[in-house]
Amino acid sequence: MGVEHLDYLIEIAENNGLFASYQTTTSQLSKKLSTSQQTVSRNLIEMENQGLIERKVNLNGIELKLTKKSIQLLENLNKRLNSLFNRKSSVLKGIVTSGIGEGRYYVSLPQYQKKFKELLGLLPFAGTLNLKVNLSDLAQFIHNLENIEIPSFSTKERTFGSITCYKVKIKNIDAAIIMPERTRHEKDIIEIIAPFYLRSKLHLKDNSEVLLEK
Amino acid sequence: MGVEHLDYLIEIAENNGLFASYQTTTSQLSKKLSTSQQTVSRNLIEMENQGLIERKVNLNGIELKLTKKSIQLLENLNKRLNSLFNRKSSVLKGIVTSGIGEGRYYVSLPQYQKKFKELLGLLPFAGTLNLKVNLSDLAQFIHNLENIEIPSFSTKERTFGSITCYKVKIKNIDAAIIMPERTRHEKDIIEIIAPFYLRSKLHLKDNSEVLLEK
DNA sequence: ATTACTAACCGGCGAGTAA
DNA sequence: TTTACTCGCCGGTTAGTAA
Repeated sequence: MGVEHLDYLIEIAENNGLFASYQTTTSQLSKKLSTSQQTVSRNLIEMENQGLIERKVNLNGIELKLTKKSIQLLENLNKRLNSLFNRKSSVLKGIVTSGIGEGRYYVSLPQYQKKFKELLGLLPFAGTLNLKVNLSDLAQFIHNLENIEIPSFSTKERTFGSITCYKVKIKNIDAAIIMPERTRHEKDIIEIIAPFYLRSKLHLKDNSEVLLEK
Repeated sequence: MGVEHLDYLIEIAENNGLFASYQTTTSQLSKKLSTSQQTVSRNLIEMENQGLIERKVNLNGIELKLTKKSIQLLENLNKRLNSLFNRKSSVLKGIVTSGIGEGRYYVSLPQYQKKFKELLGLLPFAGTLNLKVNLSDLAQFIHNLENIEIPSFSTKERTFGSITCYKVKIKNIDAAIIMPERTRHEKDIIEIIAPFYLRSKLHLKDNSEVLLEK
């Protein structure tokens, strides 16, 4: 699973490429790897026994070379990391649901409507579109999006909680994900505001699939 | 240097993306990571203290999330691995030298000339071009090249050693790197054969730079 | 100079268990 | 069920040193 002796393998690989051999000494390596000469010696023998390296002792020290096995290990690790970092994150898929979100309430209040217009540049339709999304895709999607905060504010009568918004586009319509403060805990249903009643404008029904874009 | 607790970080990342949090239990993790529940618990606390993860214990287990620090660590590792695997290897730079290579001798023998024609499809000029190259670039360059072997053979008078060849192109001229068996040990001067006297054909002098292509 | 063995030590691992 | 503490044990690390 976890690549054993990874630091050794990378040290060898970075010093002479994946395929050439690396003339060094155990004490040189021990400094680079912050350990003792003896530990390096023992670990290299162990790695050789595991088929991770070829190891030739000579007068000047040791000649080390990665084996196919260890190159493969590094390659697999590289692929796994790549797939973590290269996930498509410019699009988020959502499924239309009719759960009653709290956003619907907020968006109906004139005080917030004004704020939405001011900060997002859109006067929202008095209702939200609820989308069920994959939580981890959501986190990835909004990770690089600008975080537009509508701060909490108070009138004589009551206090209005803050809302976090992210500008998105749905079929080229400017819209926004809104997340009321008190529902900040991660949940897999998000609410979208837009200048139109999206359900009719985009002919959406429950379980329709929608793509949010940045 | 070496990323600590890498297997833990990857496990978390692969389960819920880099940015979302991961609801799990220490015993679930211990199975996946082939260790004990106690060790997982201890390591997670340690990782939290090192600022590698955020960790929230709840009734159902633990909620884990990578921090910026650990995402950065993974990203750095990914970049280092990428630069190992993405090295340009379709071109090899060589510097013309006039060291007397052994290939010059072999290539002058009619027995080898016949073999070169047969196996490489080129009747070589009776001399070689010596190039100084970077050893690790060389290893990378020939790694994926077909390894054409001229076996050793004997006549009544003597024995001829084997030669390993790699087909290459220099300015679109078909050529080959030749490596006599007895000089198989890695050295940073290689010998090139081609149907022409390359020095004059390409106007090369000592220290001229030459690009070998696949 | 090297590598690498031996032996003492020290720290991580996990069984048991509390909360 | 959880998490995570204590503690005994085992194994990796390193000092000393041989080759």
